[in-house]
Amino acid sequence: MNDPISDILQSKGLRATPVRLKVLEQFQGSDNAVSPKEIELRFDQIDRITLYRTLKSFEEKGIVHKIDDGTGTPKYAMCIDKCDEGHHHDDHVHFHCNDCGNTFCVEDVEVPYIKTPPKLKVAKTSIVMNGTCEKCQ
Amino acid sequence: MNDPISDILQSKGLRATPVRLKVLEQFQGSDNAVSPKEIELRFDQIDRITLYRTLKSFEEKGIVHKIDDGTGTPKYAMCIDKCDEGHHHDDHVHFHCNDCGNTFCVEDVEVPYIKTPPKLKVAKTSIVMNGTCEKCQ
DNA sequence: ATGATAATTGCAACAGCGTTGCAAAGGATG
DNA sequence: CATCCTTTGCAACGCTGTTGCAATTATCAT
Repeated sequence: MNDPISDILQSKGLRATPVRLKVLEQFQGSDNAVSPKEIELRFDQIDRITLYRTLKSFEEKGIVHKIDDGTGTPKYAMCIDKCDEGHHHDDHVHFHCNDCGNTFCVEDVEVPYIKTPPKLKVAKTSIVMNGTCEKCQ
Repeated sequence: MNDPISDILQSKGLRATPVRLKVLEQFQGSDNAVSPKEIELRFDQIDRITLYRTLKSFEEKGIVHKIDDGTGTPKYAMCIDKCDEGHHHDDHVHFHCNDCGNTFCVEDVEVPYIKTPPKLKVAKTSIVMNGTCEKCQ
């Protein structure tokens, strides 16, 4: 009944506090995955610890998902559709541009079925591509 | 002309020092990818900094490659065949077992061609699978 | 509204990983 | 043997992420 962003939080059982609203808002405003550090710098009066906790609870509640793009710096992006508490549907491909350093989800690429040795029980497959993004060509 | 392990080092232009021999030896002895921490604990009298530098130079010379298995802890494994200075052929699939925590290379799985939006120039594709390994079933 | 309850925040302090500078030790080479 | 360059080990630092704790704030029932 308030704004849509508050509603997202409340529907996940999280209180709509200023920090959370701000962080969530900037997730919606960007289509890149962002690192905790980037968020911290974007608002320069946010508490580092609170931010980490915010991201953690967002992840647990299925609001954002964590992306490991191979740079060593974890990034977060909003979950698109059916992410749920404790269950992420982030089986899409992630792309990391070596030029601009941005990382984003490639929605329109289908994750292929990969035939694996029958001895391995595969629960999840993560695919990260590196290269040059559209803007940097 | 000495032992094969020394030869590997010398052929890459690295001196065969005790630390390097020990580290390289244990890479050959295991088919798992190992973290710096694990190596450090395995020999309990190795200097942390020296180990990091050793791994770095091994990686630069194409002796080992770094694996990011999504756990946040980097791991290293020996390069199999055609790795070269500054050029890693590590386009195989990596598997991380959620039970035993081991990570290893799945040699016999072919990395599929994945059709991507033409706007993206893909240079490298990393695939990490999670699940249960043979031993842990 | 008001007060009780529980969640959230912010600070201090800490732990772990990885890096750099620098001096000492060790091999290679002439 | 003397020199030079590589490698090592120590000290110190920076960054990321965590925990404990007290203060604050939102929620909910009354």
